[in-house]
Amino acid sequence: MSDMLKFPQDDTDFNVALSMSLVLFGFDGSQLQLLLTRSKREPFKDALFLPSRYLEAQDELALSARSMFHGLFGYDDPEIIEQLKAFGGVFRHPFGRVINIAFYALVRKEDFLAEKWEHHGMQWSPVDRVPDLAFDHNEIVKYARERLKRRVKRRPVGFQLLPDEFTLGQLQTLYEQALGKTFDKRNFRKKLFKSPLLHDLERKATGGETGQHKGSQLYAFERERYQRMKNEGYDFLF
Amino acid sequence: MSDMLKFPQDDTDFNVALSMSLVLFGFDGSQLQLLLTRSKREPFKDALFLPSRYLEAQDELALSARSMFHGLFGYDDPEIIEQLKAFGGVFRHPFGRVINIAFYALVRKEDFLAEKWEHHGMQWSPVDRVPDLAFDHNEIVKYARERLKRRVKRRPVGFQLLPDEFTLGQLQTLYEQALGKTFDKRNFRKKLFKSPLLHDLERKATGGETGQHKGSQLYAFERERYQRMKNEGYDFLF
DNA sequence: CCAAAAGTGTTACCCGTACACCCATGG
DNA sequence: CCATGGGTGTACGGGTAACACTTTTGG
Repeated sequence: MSDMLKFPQDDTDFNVALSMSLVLFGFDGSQLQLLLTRSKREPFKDALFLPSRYLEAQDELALSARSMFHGLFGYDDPEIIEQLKAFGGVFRHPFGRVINIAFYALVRKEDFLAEKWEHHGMQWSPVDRVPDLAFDHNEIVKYARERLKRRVKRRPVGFQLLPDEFTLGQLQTLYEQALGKTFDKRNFRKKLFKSPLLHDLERKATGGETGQHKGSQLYAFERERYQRMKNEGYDFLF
Repeated sequence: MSDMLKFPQDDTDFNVALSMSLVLFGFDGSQLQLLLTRSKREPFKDALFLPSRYLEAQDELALSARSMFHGLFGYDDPEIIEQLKAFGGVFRHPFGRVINIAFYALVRKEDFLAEKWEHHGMQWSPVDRVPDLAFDHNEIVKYARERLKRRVKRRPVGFQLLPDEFTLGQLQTLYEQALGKTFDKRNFRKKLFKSPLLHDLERKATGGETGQHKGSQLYAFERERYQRMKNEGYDFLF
């Protein structure tokens, strides 16, 4: 019971290191993907793992995540990044305990600053074929995929994962990948047209560019409208 | 970009302290409540806050939460306690950075070891009248209430919050408190009887003991049945 | 005796689901 | 010309939501 009252008494109580990892989901039109990087040092030399950083004691958690995100994508936004939870207890550094706080974000693959990062071993990997990762990062990825499933049901995640113009086929594939099941085309469309968030661009893609045959209708998300509606209490539900 | 690769270089990088807080929800038959304790020292002397502890570097996060829980309730169970997330950046101790990792659990108020703890300033407080708390604990409580809302929809939380025998009125009040809305009595009952988890004890409470007038039917949850069904993929949905 | 909560069924509507065929085009 | 994905409507069933009155008993 006295431990309820225990406070750090001196600086020997400040002996834990913090790290932060980003789980970044992207979508290439047919597959959900995950950004991974390659470790250059022991104890996991050459293993893949999530983009990660050790934090200084003064680093704000969310700000550190945003700044790392900015480095990778060239922009950032407080709404994009969300904390998952703290992971502890698996990897211990020779100098002591490390707590990893994981964040997640949904991004557009094409925003990734590939030229800048690819030669550092950064690469996209399909989420259903994620290899063994260093540390406990497979566990983090698993947790993040569950979170994504829940978010897909309650937020229009297409906003974040798809380019400005997209087809309903791509949108459906995205939902199928994220939730791990397939949907009936007609029902899927009906469902999404119930919410007034899809703007018909009244233009068709020529088939070739999206790998289709018959060119398909292009849509955009009504970003501002969604923001306004959200402020008025609108609740997206897939 | 080099910060992507930064590892702790020596023990001066291990300079963060960890703390852990529990958000414990209970229910007294008519109100959702929260367990709070009173700070005995600066910088928040006499303020209320969540039961909390500083962690040693070697403490496992989940095990520490369980052990504190055990101290308060005399039992514990890995399934009860769930991590919320890490909260950082608000309170900084004179000696350095403190990261607080919050956990939450749903408990039966009557299991609380009141005799042991009440004279330490521990007390239940109705969730809709939580006072200003020390540190960033109001933020943690807010986050925990959102989590509870989601859990109520997907898990039979009555299991954890109600005593072995309870009435449908109590159960409904619990759902109304947790979700912040009211329900039609008949629809509520239909909905809950769809799942086979309520066992009719074929006994009525005498009105007086539960503060009612007309005595009402007593029910129990089918614990084992729920466990079995869950293993077979059953998904509770309110 | 009255205030307070218990208990009980029916109806209307909405939403989710199942289901099959023709069309346009790239190769 | 054919393989591939695009595009379209209907019917059924289940679930949710709205709704009002009688019963019991504590005080």
